[in-house]
Amino acid sequence: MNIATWNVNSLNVRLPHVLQWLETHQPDVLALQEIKLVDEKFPLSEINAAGYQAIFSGQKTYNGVAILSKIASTEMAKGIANYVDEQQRVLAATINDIRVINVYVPNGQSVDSDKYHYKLTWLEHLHAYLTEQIARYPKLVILGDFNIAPGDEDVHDPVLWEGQVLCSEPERMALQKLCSAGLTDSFRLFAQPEKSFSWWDYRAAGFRRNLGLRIDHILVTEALAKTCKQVIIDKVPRGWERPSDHAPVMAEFAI
DNA sequence: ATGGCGGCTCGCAGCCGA
Repeated sequence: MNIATWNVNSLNVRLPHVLQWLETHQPDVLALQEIKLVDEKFPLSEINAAGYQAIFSGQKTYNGVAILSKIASTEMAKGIANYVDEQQRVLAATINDIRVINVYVPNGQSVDSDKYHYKLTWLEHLHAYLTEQIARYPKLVILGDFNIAPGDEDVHDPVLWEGQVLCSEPERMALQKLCSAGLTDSFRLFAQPEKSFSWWDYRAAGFRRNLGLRIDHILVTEALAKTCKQVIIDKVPRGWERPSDHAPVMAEFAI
């Protein structure tokens, strides 16, 4: 079973890329972030024609998340339980006996911003939700754009980024706290190439020069980690015409 | 690397992303 995540930065613009990637890789589950469209405009017929079911929680202009899957999902839940947030950033469902939680964590903008405070508060509520979900669903994967580089090895220039948003200590602590609820960063279960990133700035030829960050993650519970076979970042779509600034990340499980 | 790119909008400039 293959489970993947991709911040597409507008599903309107990236639909051809998504369809191409589905056809090539045939993941069982693909979690999308930043679809940037309302539910009425979700391209369901195109997704269905590609052989996938879809659930989605859309929003105009910003945010928006979706889960595509080969088999139908059940127990859909939007948002973080017990936390009112008008921004559509979280979508959960059960697929093939696995709880899948798709997240688009707030960016935070800069460490002195109100948006940074919102990000840290949001992560606290996510932690509470996650703790409850893990207790209910031992086989759980939470994946998406976390907007946090876990360590210096996930940053092209750790000195330049030290203390900056996406790399700051409070953000990294918040991610560690999520993991302490019983999760592992599946990417690091395996030997990986040095300077593995999942996002590159559109500016300054960031991708060509590999000036990136690894901020898109697939976190798994112990029950799933035991069955994880490999995790890869597919840089290929980042090199396509008019790409998303993020690359897909995919984990393979022996189930 | 201190600028830029790219997506969005009752757009033609400004916000946001990371």
